[in-house]
Amino acid sequence: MSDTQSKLPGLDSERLLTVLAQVPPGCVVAFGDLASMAGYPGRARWVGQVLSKLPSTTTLPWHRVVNAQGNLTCPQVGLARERLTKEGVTVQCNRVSMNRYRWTP
DNA sequence: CGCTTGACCCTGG
DNA sequence: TCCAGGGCCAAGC
Repeated sequence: MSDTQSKLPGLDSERLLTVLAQVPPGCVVAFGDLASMAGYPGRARWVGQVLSKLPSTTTLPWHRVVNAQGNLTCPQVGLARERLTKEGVTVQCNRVSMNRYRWTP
């Protein structure tokens, strides 16, 4: 009840998907930052595992999620690159230059 | 209960 | 700027 933040509710994947849906088009976000925005700092790897379990029919912008190096790390790099380019994100050889999403706490 | 895998992150050379 | 190594965390077998 009132222990909303006292203990971690066992990493809610829905929480992460909610934050991912909050990311506007034309921007990209890193795994670690996305995890922090969801309320789980340091769970970058967990983010990747959740996204890897998402169906191909998902409406979530998983292609806007990149690693801290600005590289596209996903089994559908080609698809992600095309989508990002269409959204206006500058992508060069599986690597984004700018438009990096800036989350202000 | 313990080991391995994975859409990662950070520092140093 | 690019490459390599070590570390962190959770889920699966």
